[in-house]
Amino acid sequence: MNQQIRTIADLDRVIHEPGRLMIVALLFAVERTDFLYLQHETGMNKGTLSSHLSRLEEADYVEVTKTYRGKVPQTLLRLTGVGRKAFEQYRRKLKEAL
Amino acid sequence: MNQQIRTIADLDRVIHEPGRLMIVALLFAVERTDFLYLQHETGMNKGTLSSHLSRLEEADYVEVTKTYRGKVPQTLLRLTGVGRKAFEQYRRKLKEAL
DNA sequence: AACTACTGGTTGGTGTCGCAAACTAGTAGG
DNA sequence: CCTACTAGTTTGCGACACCAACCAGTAGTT
Repeated sequence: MNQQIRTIADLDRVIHEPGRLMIVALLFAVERTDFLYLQHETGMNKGTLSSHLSRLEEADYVEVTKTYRGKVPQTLLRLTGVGRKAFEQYRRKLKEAL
Repeated sequence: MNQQIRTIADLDRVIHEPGRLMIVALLFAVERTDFLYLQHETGMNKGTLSSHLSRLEEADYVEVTKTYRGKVPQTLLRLTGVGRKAFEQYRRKLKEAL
């Protein structure tokens, strides 16, 4: 197996998934935002977004904070250090492979 | 939805799948090869490789030719023009997004 | 009290991926 | 004739992706 192909085979599947790649790319840029912003920017429905965020939280890539904006519930998201590194590595490997 | 995210959302899922991305990247480089070479290079098992190739053939990205090397059956693969263009576009979009 | 709206999570159904095991078809050896 | 091997396909199963629908909690309206 050559190096280019090995790199593709070893890509981080948590990040590679387009839905999550969008989320991580957004959080990489804005540092901290909320559920509705992500839903609007990605165009995903709530269910799909919610499950991707759970997966990212489980992987320790995203920190989820449930709070309130006045009386309205608000879920805040930010990329963890681990998540930031994982994204940078993913991006580096993919560019190298392609 | 900003442009970077829109680009990710619109990625070609047939090519984005790592198993198929490996196949297409290999075929892009070597132009024409056989089943066993792909299996060896990608590390995939026969079943998975076979089903990805069917998917790529169905998408008109890969041309599958069953022939014989002496008395031994051999399946030859090559990227079609459509497949080559799709890979180039995929690569361009991904680089642009990351 | 009943109805509606908002934020976000959960559930059920459908399709896909990845693996291993079973299967097909042709060839060769005992 | 029987067994074994090679090349590749099909099938069964668990995990995951996506969507729509429903649910929970709070608030504002009628």
